[in-house]
Amino acid sequence: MQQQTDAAGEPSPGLVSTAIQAITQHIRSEGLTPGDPLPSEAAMTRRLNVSRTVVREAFRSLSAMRLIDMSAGRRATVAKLDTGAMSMVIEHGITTQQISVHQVYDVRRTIEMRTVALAALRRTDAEAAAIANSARLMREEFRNPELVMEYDIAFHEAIAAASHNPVFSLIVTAFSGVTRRTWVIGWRTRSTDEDQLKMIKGHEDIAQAILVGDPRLAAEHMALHFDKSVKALLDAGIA
Amino acid sequence: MQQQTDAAGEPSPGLVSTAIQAITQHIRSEGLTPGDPLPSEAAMTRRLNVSRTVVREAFRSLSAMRLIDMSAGRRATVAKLDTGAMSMVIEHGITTQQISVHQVYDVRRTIEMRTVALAALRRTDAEAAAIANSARLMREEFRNPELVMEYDIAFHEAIAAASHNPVFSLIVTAFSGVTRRTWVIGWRTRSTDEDQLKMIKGHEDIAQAILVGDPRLAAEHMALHFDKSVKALLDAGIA
DNA sequence: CTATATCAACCTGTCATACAGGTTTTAAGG
DNA sequence: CCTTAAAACCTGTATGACAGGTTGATATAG
Repeated sequence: MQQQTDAAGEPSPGLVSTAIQAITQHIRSEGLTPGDPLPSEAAMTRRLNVSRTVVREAFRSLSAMRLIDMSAGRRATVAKLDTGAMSMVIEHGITTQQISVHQVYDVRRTIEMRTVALAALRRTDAEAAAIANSARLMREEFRNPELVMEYDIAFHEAIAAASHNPVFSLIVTAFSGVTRRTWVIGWRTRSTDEDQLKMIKGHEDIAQAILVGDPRLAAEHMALHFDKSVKALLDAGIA
Repeated sequence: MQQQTDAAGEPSPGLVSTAIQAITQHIRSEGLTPGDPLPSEAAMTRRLNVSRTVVREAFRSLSAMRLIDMSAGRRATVAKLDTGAMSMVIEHGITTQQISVHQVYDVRRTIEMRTVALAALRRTDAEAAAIANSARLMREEFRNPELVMEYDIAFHEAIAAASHNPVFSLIVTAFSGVTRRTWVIGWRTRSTDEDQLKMIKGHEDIAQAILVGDPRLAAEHMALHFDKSVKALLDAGIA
């Protein structure tokens, strides 16, 4: 029955927003790191003096953004960096026609020209192997578009990981959903086996440049790859 | 009392996740665009055959990610592209020590070297004026760090806007929160008026390059600007 | 005394209901 | 036709209830 005292005479952006802030603030002030447990809903209910409904909606919202992990019976914990929210935003932008596939590809090109150069400079041997392996699998399975696509996506994510900057990984991974929806279209424009294998060759060139540690060459191949991909999409009539 | 029939024998990721999917699916299949209204909670409750609690938590989650807009009395509507979720993810990464300020700056540098080049090529006159104006205000208010910072942020966001690719705007804006938390540190390392004005001059150079439409020069100035900013942060001991 | 099994306490997931206070629609009255 | 008041609908929040998962304490068997 008691309403939030609302000490400050603010216009009050709603109790849930306040609760969300309180939780993130708690993470900050307690210096929590991934895996650390958060207060239970009941505890937070008492602390904020609001109903469990409000607290739950706050927790659930943070969970939807993948900032915290929730599961039945256990208390919520601080989550590891995850692309969940970001990819939903991108997807939303695409489906509501606020951004175009072409625009996403421009951003990807910009970012991946950097990740590939960083990967060439900083990759571990294991990372170089993982990248090369994805390219190899693309060739092996090139009769199966579904699989080629997944290995293609894994290829780019592996490069981002080898850049050793998780922010790049985050963004690249967030775009993977869009790729999954348009990839096949580009693949279909490469009608002959030769065309398709040429495209796979492009990936191998990139992997090789990373392996030998040549950032300039790697970036060049990546640029070429994107230019061809964009052209393929344009040919297919994707704006 | 009735539980979800759960037709498929899946491990069921929870009713709320299902509801979230149903709502985004609705947006997609109905081809909704920003401002279009969504079904009411009651309608969705009936359609999904779950309690209002579940539906509400789903709506609230999407609202937290700023994919939809909610306000009392009115039905929820599809939201315009907003950086809300993305910046929360970045902030979360920073506060939980999963990403460093330095890594964010590397991404910013990568992206803004592109946005500034695009801006030089595609800016309208109004956009060029807005960019130049932010730089001018920085100089005018250079005694007031708080304001300089805000104009600095506005400067970079204006450039991103002038790139005419909303995805760039989205990302750049998402980083603004981090900037707000570290900007002052960099400013303090520029102890003399001369140093501070030199930094502002850097912004004016960028604005000028955009005005005359020279993408290469603009990118060069932007690179210089970031190199100095990163150096300033390093000098201040920020990893 | 140790190992194991059981139970109690706590926690999240979902449902039902109630009511306050916005917003839109409808209908009545001028 | 216009104005206004009421009705219908909507979201925001609170409360209580119960199912089922998790964990740690406790009691029991070995």
